[in-house]
Amino acid sequence: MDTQDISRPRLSEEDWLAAAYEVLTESGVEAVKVMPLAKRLGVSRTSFYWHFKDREELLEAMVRRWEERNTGNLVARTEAYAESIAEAMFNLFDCWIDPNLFDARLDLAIRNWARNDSGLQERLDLADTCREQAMTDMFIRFGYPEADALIRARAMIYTQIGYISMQVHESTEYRISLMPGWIEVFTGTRPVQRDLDRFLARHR
Amino acid sequence: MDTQDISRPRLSEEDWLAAAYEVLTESGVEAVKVMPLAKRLGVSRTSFYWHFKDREELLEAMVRRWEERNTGNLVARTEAYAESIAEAMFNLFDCWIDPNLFDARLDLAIRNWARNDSGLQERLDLADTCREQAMTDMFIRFGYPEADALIRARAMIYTQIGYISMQVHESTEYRISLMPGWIEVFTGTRPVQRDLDRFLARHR
DNA sequence: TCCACTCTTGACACATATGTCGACAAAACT
DNA sequence: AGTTTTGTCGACATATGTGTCAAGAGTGGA
Repeated sequence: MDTQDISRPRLSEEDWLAAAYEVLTESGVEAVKVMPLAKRLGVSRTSFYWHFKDREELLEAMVRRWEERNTGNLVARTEAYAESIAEAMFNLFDCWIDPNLFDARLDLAIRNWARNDSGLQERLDLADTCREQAMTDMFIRFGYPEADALIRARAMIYTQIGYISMQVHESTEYRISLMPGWIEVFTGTRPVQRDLDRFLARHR
Repeated sequence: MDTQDISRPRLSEEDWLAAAYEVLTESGVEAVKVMPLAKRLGVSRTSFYWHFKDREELLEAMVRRWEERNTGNLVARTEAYAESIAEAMFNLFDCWIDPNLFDARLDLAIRNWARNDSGLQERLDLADTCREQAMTDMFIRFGYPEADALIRARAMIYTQIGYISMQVHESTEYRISLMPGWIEVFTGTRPVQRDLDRFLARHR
């Protein structure tokens, strides 16, 4: 009758993963510990070991969740059809707006974690190289000289990471209102009304 | 006779601070623990408590070291005399090059730490507001409209944080070679040779 | 020489974390 | 109904961390 029972101590692997994700993005890997997680879930600590071999396995699952998500979507957005560099940028900026396309908090958490985990750092470097290449290519496609394209790609990547790292909390509306300004900085030209309209239409 | 004795277990407060700084910048606050620090210094764990009341006091000293250093120098560089926006930017870029002016690793460590420490986050927000204002004012002094100046200031701040966060390791020469490109992105105009020469002269 | 100051040490008491085991409970298939 | 799968629990062994205390050792000055 009541599948939504108030006290329903039975948990699945996914419940542990979700809790671990929460803690990871909020407080970093160091805080992802079996004991606090169990307390949070209102369940005995040891039952964790039925779902996972050990803490390591849980952490590895977190990394995979990140790999399967962020870089792929970001690269795809750089390759979306566009008639101008401004439109291409607006395409990419979707990642700034839609958390399903790019999980900024997770990205930051992984980045901080990698600082103390050389194996993860290698995987991260791969992802970063991939992103940088995709963005550089985008600028090159619109006629920017290679060296210039690289600087602009890096400016965007660093800005995005910095933005996350500084925990900026702007409303989506305000953020969208700033975007033409960002486009101007990153591309060196002011977007035309038509590109802006197309972007705004997408985000209602 | 030998003050440089090989085994000289006598330590000062400064030795503990230096070790804590190393660990903090390399691995984050979570790693700044009395026991590992003592092991690293080759001394008994408990002797720590002669120098400091507790771990908290050591951590507070780290924060003060940061406060007394980074923001002050950065703001000072934005106020340095300049004849053009490009020259002003080059002045600011000194912070990117001279670790004595701005300790990037410490800044990142503090930033990550603040994510789990609301008291520190408040102090950090103050510092960030201060930096943003100083940079925005710099652009305004050179004739940029206020909204534009703010975006450009943020682009620089985010880029700088992102740069640190991504652990980019470029040689100083290479970094300097990229700077005209950065100036062009951030100011919207290419620096003239004269500004570049003045900057290069300063860095030999 | 003896005394004070600075710094180190080991023992103690505790808290928090990981991981293993065997017993047990509740769904979910036969 | 019976059996398997899924999931939980408490006890145990062990590691790593914090902080206190009383008993020293080493250096330098009176």
